[in-house]
This record gives sequence, structure tokens and C-alpha cells, in this order.
Amino acid sequence: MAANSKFAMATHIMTLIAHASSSKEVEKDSHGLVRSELIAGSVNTNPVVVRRIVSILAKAGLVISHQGKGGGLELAKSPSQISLLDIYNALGEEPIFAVNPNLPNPACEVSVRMPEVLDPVFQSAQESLQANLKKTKLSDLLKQI
Amino acid sequence: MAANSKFAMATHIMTLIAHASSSKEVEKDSHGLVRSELIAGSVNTNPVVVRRIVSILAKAGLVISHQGKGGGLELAKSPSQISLLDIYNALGEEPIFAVNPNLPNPACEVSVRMPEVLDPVFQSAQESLQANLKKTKLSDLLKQI
DNA sequence: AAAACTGTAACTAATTAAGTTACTAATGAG
DNA sequence: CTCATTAGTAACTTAATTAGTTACAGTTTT
Repeated sequence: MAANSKFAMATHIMTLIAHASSSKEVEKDSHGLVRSELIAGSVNTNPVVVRRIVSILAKAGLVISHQGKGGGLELAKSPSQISLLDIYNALGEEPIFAVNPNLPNPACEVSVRMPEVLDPVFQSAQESLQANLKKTKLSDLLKQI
Repeated sequence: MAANSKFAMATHIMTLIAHASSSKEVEKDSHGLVRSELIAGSVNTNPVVVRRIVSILAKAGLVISHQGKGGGLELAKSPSQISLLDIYNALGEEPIFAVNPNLPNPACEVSVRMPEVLDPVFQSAQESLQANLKKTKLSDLLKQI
């Protein structure tokens, strides 16, 4: 268990909430709210794993959670106003590339310069990834279900 | 110890080999070859860690290694012909985003469709990252040392 | 007051990355 | 031919991370 599927799960969760809210049956008996246990059944994992991710999404203002009996989750915005970048950023994951954590060797010119040289390269790569994610909205995924 | 800095190290290693080969002193007493121990000193890690990465780079055709006394490493191509994408691809790392490894729930439409819906999104994100890396050549880094 | 939710802390198990030790294989110098 | 020096690699250790799990506290409706 060490393959970062958090983003896949978070996107799945968001899609499910959006999908369930727009379906009639759910609307009737739960005011459009989706329970974490129902989500867990769809993601095929433990409800706590779902709530852990949902908690992050809620703090980022993407979903609204309602506690207590009859509670559950709903989107905070419409699916067309939520991009995959919003979800990615909400998770606050580490950048894709990490610089060498070891101290540079002051006797080596290359070693000393490396962090400064790599930094803009890594940032640019990160930005191109994020720009790509920004292009896809939750509504685009929803259309394909 | 779990922050993937392999790409940073590999790029550092490539830059160092390129830099050392083009300097006069090294040329004289080692025929332009760089020893893994010298690299390890620059990266500030163990020579085996370096050789492990170099071994991968050699199999990908980016460096040529010479065993035995007087041996060492050299680039297989000129720095202007090596992009950071070449280095990234050589490492053969996992894609940035993994799909949910759990089985889909056949009773849930969203769960069943999710892998197919996410796949092109993840692929596109991966490609934009790789396209970005392709733009930077080893020679661009070398100029900044 | 009870039932049905979410929130979260604490623990476990599995995976991975980097570092380390110890060895084998190759090659050049004397 | 032999020795010194280099790379290659297997095997192990340590640390960190992820997902899953259990257990319980907090909230809200009825």
C-alpha cells in the first residue's frame, strides 16, 4: 500500500457527490446529501478513508459537510466551477520533484549551484502539470458517466 | 527517507559528468572519465547510490561506463542532445497519478466508469509534464553552473 | 434521550527510497 | 601474471508514507 491514489479517490468522491445530487431518488430521501458510507461503497474502501479526504476537500471549500442524523455531503459549487486543479491543490500534496535533500558539497561548483539551477526547472514542470489539470472541470467528468 | 529525489540526483549526476568532462584538469589525468566516488562526493551520498542510478542511465544509452582501473563515466551524447525528458524516461518511474487500485463496485455506475474516465485525464497530465521536461536540455543547465 | 451522521486520533500492515556493507567482475599498470 | 582500482549488484537496514482499521467524541434530527 504505497501508490498515491489520493487524487484519484478525491476526484472519484467529488464526481460521485455531483452525480448523486443530480439524481432524483437521492434528492427525495436525503435532501441531496450523500453519506460517506455510500461513497466508501463506491470507492470500495473504508468510510474513514473517505471522511479523511472529504475533510480536506471541505476545508478547501469544495464540499460542505453536514453532521448529525440526516447529514452528509454536498458540493459547495457547481461542477462546472470546479476544476481538477482545485481538487489537486486542495490535497496539498508535495511537488512532483524534490531536490536532493543532502547538503551541497562546498568544494564542488556543480553541487553548490544545483539547487538554484533545478528549482526553476521543477517549478516550470509543476506549473505545466497544474495548467493541464485546470482545463478539466468536474462537469466534464460528469458528462461521461 | 521517502522523498523521491531520484530525478534530481540523476540530473545532478548528468550535469556533473558533462561539466567535469569539459574541464581541463580532469581531461589530463583521467581521459575525461568521472569516477562514481567523485560524483558521490558532489551529491553527498554513497557511491553505491550513484552507481545504481548510473547503471540505469547507462542502460538507457545516456552514459557510457568503463570498468576497471582508470575507468569511470562519460556521456554517451553531447549535452545539447540530452533533454531532461530523456533522463526522466530513463528512470522509468511510475506515472504521477495512480488510479484507485480497489475493484470497482458493479452496483455503482460512477465507480464502474471512473477508471475509463480518469485514464485520459491522467495521461494528458503526464504528457504535459513530459513535454515541459523535453524543452530543457542538459546543455541549458550546464550554462548556469 | 436515542439514532444516525461526521470528525479524528491512534494503531497496523505494506510499500518504497535511500543508505550501507560486502562482495564479484573487469581492466590497466608494473 | 599479479595487484590496485574501478564499476555492478545483491542483500540488508532504516525511515517515511499510504491506506486501512478500530474506537470513540461531537453534532443534529426526531
